Amino acid sequence: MNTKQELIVAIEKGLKNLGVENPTTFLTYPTHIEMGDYTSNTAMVYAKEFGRNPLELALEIKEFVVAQDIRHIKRIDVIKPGFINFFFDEKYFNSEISKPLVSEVYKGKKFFIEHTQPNPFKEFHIGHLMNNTIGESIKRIVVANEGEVKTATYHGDKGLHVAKAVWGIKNSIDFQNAYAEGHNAYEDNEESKKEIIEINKKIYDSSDEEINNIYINGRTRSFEKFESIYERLNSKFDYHFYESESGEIGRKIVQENIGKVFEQGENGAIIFQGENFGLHTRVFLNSEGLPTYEAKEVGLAEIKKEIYNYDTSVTITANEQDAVFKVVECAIRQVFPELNGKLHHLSHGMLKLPSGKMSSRTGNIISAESLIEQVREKVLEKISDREFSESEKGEVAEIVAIGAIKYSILRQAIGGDIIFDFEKSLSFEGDSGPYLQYSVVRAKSILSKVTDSEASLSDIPEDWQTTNLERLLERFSGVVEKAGREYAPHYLVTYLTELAGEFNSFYANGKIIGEDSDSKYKIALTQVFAQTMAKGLELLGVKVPERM
RNA sequence: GCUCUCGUAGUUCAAUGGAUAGAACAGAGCUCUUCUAAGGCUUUGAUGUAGGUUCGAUUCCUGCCGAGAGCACCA
Repeated sequence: MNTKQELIVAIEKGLKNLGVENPTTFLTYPTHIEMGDYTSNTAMVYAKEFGRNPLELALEIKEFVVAQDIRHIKRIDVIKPGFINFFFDEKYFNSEISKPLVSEVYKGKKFFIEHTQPNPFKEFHIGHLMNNTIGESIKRIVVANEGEVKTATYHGDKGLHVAKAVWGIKNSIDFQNAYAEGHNAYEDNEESKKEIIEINKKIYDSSDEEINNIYINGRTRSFEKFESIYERLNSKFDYHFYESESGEIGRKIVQENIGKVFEQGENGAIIFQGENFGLHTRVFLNSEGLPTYEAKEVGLAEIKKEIYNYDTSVTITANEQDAVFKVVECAIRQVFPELNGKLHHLSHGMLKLPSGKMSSRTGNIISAESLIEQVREKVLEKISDREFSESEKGEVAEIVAIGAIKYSILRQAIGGDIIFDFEKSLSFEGDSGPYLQYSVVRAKSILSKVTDSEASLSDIPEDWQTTNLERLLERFSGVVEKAGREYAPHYLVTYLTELAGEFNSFYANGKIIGEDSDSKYKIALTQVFAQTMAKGLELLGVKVPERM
């Protein structure tokens, strides 16, 4: 047990002495770092139950804790309404920050995390980039919390959208625009619509050689492209699932459950009546008997549970699918009661352009690659006067550009929309990916100049006063734990930004390498900072260049 | 029309029901003959509105105003 845990036990024991039957308390960080290292509001929580003055109660708890004589506690303050603030000594921080990341929130738990889900024949656009960035980071954070994770991405390799694109290619429209043109033709022209529906059937039953060829070639081309993007984004998947598989399985399951879970709807469609569960009705098999997106999800649920005995399946999508997912998950729970409580849908906001909504149907979309290129150009411009080789410039630009983009996605809570403005959203200053990367680069630059590599945290000077840098470093494990528990990478981003700021102040405040008696310890702190920041960035899926 | 989400500085975002609502950008002013100035230091500026619950509300509940998404054979 460390000091923090001993302290919680002591407070609860104190409350018990005062007559609370099952006391629970917890320590949080005060609003301002000067107020203390940890704070407890427990006196205010229990004051009412006792009919007591919270301030008096806080003082009594303080007395009790003081009597326990817990090591490393330096001072305890009782403040205004009834806060109890604890200050820990230098040795506490010295020992805590040297410990590796410890969080066992998900120890022994198996996770399936599904994200990105780009569709072949359609652009891998900035919405997929956003989804991938969030999914990859959540995966890394869950792993850091000792969860066992398998990742998957799921592709709509068959369906009307594919038929639209194949129709376009068949009519000599280039690959990039085939989907948009096919979609417009479907909407505007009855003749084309019939052709597309016909193509859709032929793709399903592989009965037409020309269409098969267009389909196979386009599919391969798309997937090769996706792989190269995952490589750039430093994202890997354990499984790739396809709607062509899930669709068949889903169709069978839905048919087997007609009358039990699903019912006949209009025109021979098979539906799930969500109204019985406070939701709305959705079609699972259309009047042609083909599985819709909904039935495919049912099939996917079957595939996933057979392939990996998970405790939690997290599916990450944009929030425009919230209502659909509620219905689909409800239907899945009826079919597979054993999945009850295991399905978790996590949705993020939409990436929007200042000019308006992005739409792949009108062709008004920005591909992930073109965004990366544009940012990369800006970085190259910025480092043009650096004395780096051309290849190093290229590497730095790639790492910094992707770091900047990922940061701008992960910096805010995942539910909200992101208005994407090239000029404003992707700054390299202040709250930004490069700000974090730069702090590590500077720290590493210092460490590379240290000739005496013997510096260690045990070199702490007798008269050392705990710095805010140490206080923040001590919080790292707790932040990773919180980010994991809530699937919320932005807690980590906020923390790392604060940490980088603290290091930058530390850096500007006086020489780190020098003859002073505290130089060795400052070097050791720089080392711990560099490791912690690098680890934190790794959990965001952000790389750090050697120089920048 | 129904359902869901969201309204915080000029702008983009933070804040397990707690203390003086934090940053960044933009604006004003400093700071490189010290380890990378993509940095540091000052400074101006915000909870849509009306109620309710609470010792305490940006946070929970209700009305209103405003924005967005979804609502049967797309995914």
